[in-house]
Amino acid sequence: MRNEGILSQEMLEVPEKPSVLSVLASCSALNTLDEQQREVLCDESFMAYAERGEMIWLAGSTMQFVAICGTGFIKMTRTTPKGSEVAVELLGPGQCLGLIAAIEGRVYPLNATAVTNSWYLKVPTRAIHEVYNSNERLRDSLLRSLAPRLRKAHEMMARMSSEKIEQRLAAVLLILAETYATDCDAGTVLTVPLTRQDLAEMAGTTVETAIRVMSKWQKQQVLSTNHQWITIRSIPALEDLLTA
Amino acid sequence: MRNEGILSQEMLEVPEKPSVLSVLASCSALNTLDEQQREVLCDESFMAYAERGEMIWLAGSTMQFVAICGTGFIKMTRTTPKGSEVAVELLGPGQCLGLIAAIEGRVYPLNATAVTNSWYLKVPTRAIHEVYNSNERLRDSLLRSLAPRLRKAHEMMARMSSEKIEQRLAAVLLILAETYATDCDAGTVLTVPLTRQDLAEMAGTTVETAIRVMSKWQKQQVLSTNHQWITIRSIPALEDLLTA
DNA sequence: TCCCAGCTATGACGAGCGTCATGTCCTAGG
DNA sequence: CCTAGGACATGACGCTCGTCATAGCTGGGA
Repeated sequence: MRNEGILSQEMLEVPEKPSVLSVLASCSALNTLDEQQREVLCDESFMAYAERGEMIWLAGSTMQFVAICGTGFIKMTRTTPKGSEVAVELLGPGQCLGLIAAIEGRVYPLNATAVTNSWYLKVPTRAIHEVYNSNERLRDSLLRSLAPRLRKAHEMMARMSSEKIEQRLAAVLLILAETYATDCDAGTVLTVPLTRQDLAEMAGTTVETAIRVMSKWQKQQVLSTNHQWITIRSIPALEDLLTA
Repeated sequence: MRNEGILSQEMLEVPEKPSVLSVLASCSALNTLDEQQREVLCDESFMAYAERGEMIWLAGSTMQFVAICGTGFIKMTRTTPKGSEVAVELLGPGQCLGLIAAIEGRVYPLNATAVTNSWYLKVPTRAIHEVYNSNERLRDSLLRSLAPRLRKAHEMMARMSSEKIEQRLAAVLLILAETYATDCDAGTVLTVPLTRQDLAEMAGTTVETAIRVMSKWQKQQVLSTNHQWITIRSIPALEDLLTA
């Protein structure tokens, strides 16, 4: 199938390396920086590359750098005492990683893994500190970028702890669709390629169960998949599954 | 049993009404306020009282007031699509509720219910805005009070979605013990009285299962309970249960 | 005084889902 | 061209835990 080839390729090829400045500008948490401050950060920062599956950050390591996602997607996971990984956040272009921990001077509590081939910007923690201490408005924008994350975390907590995995998976897909999707004639297609393993981690279940549920939904025409590319054929149908 | 009577009484009696100023001073998120700002808030705020089980805040209502816990404990819950309540946070004296939503001008997404008879301070949203806009350091302290909440939420998310309920309950008790406990000769006693229902909501399970697990642990001498008062006899034993 | 309401407790049953095992398809690499 | 590995798929089995039903206990109010 031709379409399949294109999509697979898209995932495997190395995306074009973005410029340091463009990544800085795309970061909403830093949108209150003025020209001069941006230059300061620009001079000390550099782009880094990670292949799909590559670990970018290890939980517990000291924050030498803050990372800002340039292209691609990065998942943040926690390792449970028993060894399985649970994804708590998915970052796309313009979102940053470890900023709060850096400001607080704490170690970062999550693992970061590239979900797709990704370029990301590494900004030294020291440079962040300088800017943070000299920019009052930055605190305001940081606060506003943190609040929705807390809300989403609370929402997911509630879902994870009470609902059956079919509901959880539906919730995960809908949340992903909100942020990372474009419409096409066949429905809503997620712009981030996710394996069943990725989905399982986000819904807090096993690969097998994730596969079973996804297969069932494909038979029911709720969605269709093409390897890691997921097209939701009917958003309302998925929403119905939330309360079923 | 005499001890039992004292503890039950303690829970039922109306706690002494604290002063507005003392509650403001106890709030760590507002610890950067200067004398004058505190007075502004003081003049416009007033104490309110809630009995055990009383709803203080309904999810989705507009933020006329921000609440600061004075005495007692308040649980923040989300209602799932199917109607069950899931507790996402437990607030004690000095912690505040709705501050971020108020600053952002959003509706508050959680229900707030008094777990014990509680006095809390109601601060008008408008007054909060004034102070927020005129105090740069407040943003910093708010940021620092928000960050640990996000971390805890991520931790709970990971636990809720991956672990068996026995582990979840152990985790809940240990987290509670970190924040709301004092040592006594019999072990570590939680300073907040919680019903099995409360525990179940926090662990994302049912009352019956919570009761079963708690009973089992009492038989195993891991902890002992006296109505809603829980004494952890062996913290290490509980910690072992986390990884079991 | 009696009854009711709320919390705790315990048993039976069955569905959901985690675990293990096996198999297919596709791509990469030698 | 053949093989190895990773993603997807499907079946069997058994434990966990949610659901329903029942009951004892205590404190408060009529």
